[in-house]
Order: sequence, then structure tokens, then C-alpha cells
Amino acid sequence: MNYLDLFQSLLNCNTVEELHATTTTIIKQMGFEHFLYAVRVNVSLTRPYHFLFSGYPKEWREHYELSGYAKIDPTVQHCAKTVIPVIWDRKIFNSRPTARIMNEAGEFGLANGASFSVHGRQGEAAMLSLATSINSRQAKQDIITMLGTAQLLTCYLHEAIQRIVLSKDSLPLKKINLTEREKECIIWAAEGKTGWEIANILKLSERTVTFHLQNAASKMGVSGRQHAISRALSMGLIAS
Amino acid sequence: MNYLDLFQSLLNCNTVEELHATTTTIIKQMGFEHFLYAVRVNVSLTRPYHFLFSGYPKEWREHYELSGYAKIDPTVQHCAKTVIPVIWDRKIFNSRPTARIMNEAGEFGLANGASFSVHGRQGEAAMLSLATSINSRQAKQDIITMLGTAQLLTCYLHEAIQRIVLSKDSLPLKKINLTEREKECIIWAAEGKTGWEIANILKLSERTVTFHLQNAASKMGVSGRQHAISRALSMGLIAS
DNA sequence: TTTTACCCTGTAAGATCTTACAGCTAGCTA
DNA sequence: TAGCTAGCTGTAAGATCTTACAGGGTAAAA
Repeated sequence: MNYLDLFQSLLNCNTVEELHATTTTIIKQMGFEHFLYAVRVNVSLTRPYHFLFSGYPKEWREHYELSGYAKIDPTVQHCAKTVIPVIWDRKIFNSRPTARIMNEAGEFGLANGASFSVHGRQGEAAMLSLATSINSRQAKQDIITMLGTAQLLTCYLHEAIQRIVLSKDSLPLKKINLTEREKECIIWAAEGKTGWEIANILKLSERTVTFHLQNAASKMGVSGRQHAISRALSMGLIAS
Repeated sequence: MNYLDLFQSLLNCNTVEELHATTTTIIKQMGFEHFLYAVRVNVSLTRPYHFLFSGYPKEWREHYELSGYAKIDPTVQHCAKTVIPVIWDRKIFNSRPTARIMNEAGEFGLANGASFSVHGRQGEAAMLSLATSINSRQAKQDIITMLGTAQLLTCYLHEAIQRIVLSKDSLPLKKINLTEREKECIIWAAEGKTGWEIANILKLSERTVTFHLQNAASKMGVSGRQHAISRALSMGLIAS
């Protein structure tokens, strides 16, 4: 089967609902029953934006949320640390409370599965979990066989979410266009240069540097150089 | 064939040489002949750190470098923009100068291939290109079939590079441990708060806030709040 | 017991940033 | 021609940061 065409179809979705339906179809063809995609965007460090795209049983999601499992879930911690996937296993859920998560998940139809990590160029951190209720040696083997395809799905799904959800106006990654000068000034400010130094580097007056930094800050809806620097960095506005 | 075990072996490599040999073996089993992995780490915005891990013909690398192709290479631009892979094709290399790149690459044994993108949680941006000299319809089809596996390889290779190269002392991502207080202070400073405001938020004296920010800055080898903020952000030191 | 890491606080001079006021040029498009 | 965007510059008061000096504490590890 050619999964590539299927994955491409994710990019043609225009609404979250459409994307949900397409994703559901795809993961079923891959032999999974449930999926959960979650992404965190550091628009603000203290109030990051979270988006959840769930194909999990609603009851399990609620229980998971109420129990605060996200804080101790080993798959979440794994995906926060590395870019390689993790296959659900007793070796991973090895402590008392985490083993409980796994057992309870099994009761809700999430017996076997794997979690995949993907990061975007603007610092978004996302993970996709795929699960099946079948609990057999063969099911585990099937997951291993599917690992590459699933990792690829993760990339495509993230790209689709990025386009549909994260890039829309009034949403975290909405396009802010900094001018060249503004970027230059922010970059040098981020390197610890003073206004006077930046003026020398760019052959401008110090006043002009201040001016550009103010403009950049107001475009990003923040006030102050430090805030401007952090916003520009965490939103990937000045990446080379 | 179970590629997972092969990929896991990448993580057991201890030197770059060992990793190179293992990678070469793997990509050959996958039906490719050449590979090129490149990563950029934003230790500094104006002087980012680059690491190249090449299984490309030396002559082609030199020619590519001398010609400044990196600036216009569509695969590089693609990987900088998205997290999904791109298969080399005339549709991608569609302008006069880029078509030339593709033709010349073919002469050096890089006729068909694909490029994969991966980002790390510390903001590293990496790409892996895999290529074969075979130029047939079947070769293209084989690449499509291998796309998932290759994307997974990209993740594992990046993780291995991260461990062997990027995390070593005196190298860009060497471990810097900020204390909780230092992180808190930096985070609030990055949110645009003044020293006095941070003091109020954290129930400290303003002097103490200054103190922690200075400590954090000196740990990171920078001077000034703005520099500290940008370094902490771009090195992922304060990610939640 | 000494060392180490972490945490906390004060004063004060001088450098730097913020924000208010104000005005100029050039190129492009409607 | 008018309106727009981007770029550029000046002055000045007051807020904020930097850096120098100084000092205090707890808790865990060696």
C-alpha cells in the first residue's frame, strides 16, 4: 500500500473536522484504532498554547486529565526528551503509578501502541500516540513494522495541523512580518549588544536602532527589548 | 527486515567514525548509496554552529560548497520550512540554476533521492539526504516505499549525533545546569518583566533577582539580560 | 568538618533603555 | 498627486539595568 498518497491527503484538509476524519481513516488502515496528537507552542513561556487533537475514547481522556497523568506519563517524558519514538511497554511504565496508567489505558482499549515526537521550526513540540486494543505478541510486532510509516504520519499530521490550526490569524503562529532592519536589530540585541553598539555595527544612529526595536516589539504585541527578543526567538521570526 | 534493531545500533556508537560506518551499512541495506546529514545549532544567532556528517562523494561536496549551492538548493529550503520529506524531482529543481544542481549531482552519482528534516528540542535544525545513482522509475518507487523507514532513520541518526557530537563538553549543547530560581528569573525577564516586577512575582528582593540573572548569565558565558535570555531560549535551557 | 551548591540581601554610581515629543527621505501604487 | 510603507534621525526626562563593593543563611556531600 502506498501511504504517501494517504498522507498527502492530510495536507489538503481545510478544517479540523476533515483532518480528524482523514486521520482516523489512515490510522485504521495502518492497523491502529486510536490516536492522540498534542502540540505545545511557546507563544508565551509562562502561558504556552496547547492544542489537542484526539481520537482517543472520551472517557479515557477525561480520566487521564483528571488524574493528572500527563505529568508522569513516561511516553510524554520520552517525547519531550528525544526525537525517536517509543513503543509502549512494561519496561517503560515501570514504576507503581505509571504501571497503573498502562493498565487503566488497557481497560479503555489502549493496550498496545507507540508514541512519536516531532518538533517544528518555530519551536512547537508535538507528539502523536497511536494505539490498538489488541494485546498480542503479533500486535507488538506489527507496531514495530509500522514504526517508520507512523513516524512519517507524525510529520505529515504535524504539518497539516500547522497549516490549519497554528498558522491562522489570532492563533499562536500567525504571520508577523518583521522588516530586515528590525530583524537585524533584534538579532544583535539578542547577542547582548547595546543600542550604541548595534548602531555602530549597522552604521545607523542609536536613535534609529531604538526605533526599529520599538517597531518590532509593537508588531509582536510586546513591550521592551527583552520581551521582543524572547518573542522573536520563540516564534522563529529571526531564524536564519 | 527489521530496521528498528539496526537503528538502535546507531545509538550505541561512541565515535563519529563508528557512527559513519554504521550509517553507511544501514543506508546500503535500505537501497541507497550516499547520505548527507547536516545540522545547525543556534548557540549564537550570528555565528551558528554547523556540523556536517557526509557520506557523499568528496568531489561533489567540494563542488557544491564552492558553488554556494546551499543557498539555492530547493531541498535545503524545503527542509528549513517544513517537517515533511521531499523526494528529489524535476518539479522541485525547476529553475535554471537549480536544475543545474540536479544535473550535476547526477553526474556524481546522486541521481535519485530524498531529503528529510528533523528538529530537536533545543532548536537544532537538521536534515538528512539519501541518494542513489540508479535513475529509473523503479528506483523512484523504491524511495517512496522506503520513505517512512528513512524518516525514522533520520530521527535515530539525529539522536545519535546529538549524543556523540552535540552534547560533548566544549561543544554547542554541552550541559549547562541552571537552578530553578535562575530559570524562573530568566523566564519572567523573557516575558518582559522588570527586576522589580520579578521580585514581586517571586517574593524576592530586587537585588536577589539581579543576582540570579547574573549567575545564570555567567554560567552561560554571556553578559547582560538580553544575551542571557536569547542564549537560554535558543539552547532550550528553560523549556517547560 | 570542610566543601559545595544553592539561596538570599544591601548600597550606590554610572550605563543603558524607554517613551514622550518631533521631523526627514525614497519608492511604490491607486 | 495623495497615501502608503520602509527607513532614518534628534532631544530629554525618568525608569531600569549593570557592576562594583559588601554580607548573611541552609542542606547535602566528601
